[in-house]
Amino acid sequence: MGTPQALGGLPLAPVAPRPELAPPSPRVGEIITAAREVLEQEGAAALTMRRLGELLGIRAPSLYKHLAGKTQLEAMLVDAALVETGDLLHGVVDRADAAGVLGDLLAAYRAHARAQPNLYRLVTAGPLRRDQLTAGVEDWAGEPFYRATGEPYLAQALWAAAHGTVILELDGRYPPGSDLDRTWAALTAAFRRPVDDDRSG
Amino acid sequence: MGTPQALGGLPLAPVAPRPELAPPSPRVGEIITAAREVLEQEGAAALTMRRLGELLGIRAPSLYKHLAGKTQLEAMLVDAALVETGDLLHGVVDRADAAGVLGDLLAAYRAHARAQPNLYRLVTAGPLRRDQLTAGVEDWAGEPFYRATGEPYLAQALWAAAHGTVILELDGRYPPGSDLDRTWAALTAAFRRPVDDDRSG
DNA sequence: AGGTTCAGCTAACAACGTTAGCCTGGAGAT
DNA sequence: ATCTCCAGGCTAACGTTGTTAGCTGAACCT
Repeated sequence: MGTPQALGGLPLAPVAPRPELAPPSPRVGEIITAAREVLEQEGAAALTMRRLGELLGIRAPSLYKHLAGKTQLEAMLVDAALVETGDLLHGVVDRADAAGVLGDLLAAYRAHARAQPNLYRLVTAGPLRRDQLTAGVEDWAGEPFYRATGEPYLAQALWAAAHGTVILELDGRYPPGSDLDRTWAALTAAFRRPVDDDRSG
Repeated sequence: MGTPQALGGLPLAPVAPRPELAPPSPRVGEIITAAREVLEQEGAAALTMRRLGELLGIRAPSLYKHLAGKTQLEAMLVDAALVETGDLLHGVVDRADAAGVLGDLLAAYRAHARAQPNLYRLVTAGPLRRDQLTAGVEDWAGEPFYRATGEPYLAQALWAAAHGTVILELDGRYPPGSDLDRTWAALTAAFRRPVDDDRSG
């Protein structure tokens, strides 16, 4: 662990400001909560305006008194999820040292996605409607990867690799019987800094 | 060329058999072709039974004389796409040498996905209905990553990382202005074998 | 000729997001 | 104390989606 750059540089200090989400009205808050429960416990297909109304004791069209539409509702879910993810990962990096930050970050990312797979899919699948998001949430959620690597494009590659590895896990796309702990270990090893020290463990 | 197993053993020889797809009936073949055109040129949202019928000069319900449903049609698209991807990537690995196989494979993977983004999404998004696929197509498409790495879990990690990197690119999820060539270069560098030879390039 | 099968058709259903328009209870203003 | 207004519910309905049921005509085989 005598890597020179590491003792001085990694993990880097956070620089992106934690974004402040506009607090939703009470009723909208309830809707978001209900939406999140339906999404996580009944699946993405069950996240329907009618089902949502049912859970809230109102009819589907009444939801439009509070929301512009389903797209906006999803955007609010993504917004909140990104901030939470950022909080979690920043915390992990805060607590890590240079030797372990990469493994800790990837482990936390994986665990977080597996804990709420449907929300993770919602956040990461398809194009991102940036105009519907609170400014800065994307940077906030992604910065831990930069703090862990110290180089923006390595950070992007690491984030992308982590995403690919976890989304395939959530979707059950690996060959049956795969030991995914080993897959993650291989990924972590690949991104460990190829400095002169040959790591052990 | 003539690197059977000598210079470190990569690339490995192929071992998975190229799967033989059951040839569809002529009409089903037309449907698949039309579906692929609609998907790629009009987007996933346009791939509808009615639009498909329109293109074929029949009504949507008539499609059910040939297909079990939209799910099966998608499965057939995935089936064919996986074989094509396997063919392409195997060919790349065939032509590569140990020094360049990793970069060549990743570059080919990226180019292939970008050439047919909607098909790529269809193939890789969501759970895979293995029971609807021809046996062996998955192995065939994935084996090039094993041939390039020589280790199954490193191969999985590489494949997952490549997928993550490209799907985020297709969905425009990177920060605006990113130079994705550099992201891919960082990914490639991370997975380059940390053997004693420090290659340059 | 007669029966069977193939491959089209229309009509219709359930579920989806969403819009239009009505009604009502209660808060705030006079 | 009464009036006004409107937030927030409601029903009805529209246009999509995938899909099923049932009819029909043509081709084909005996």
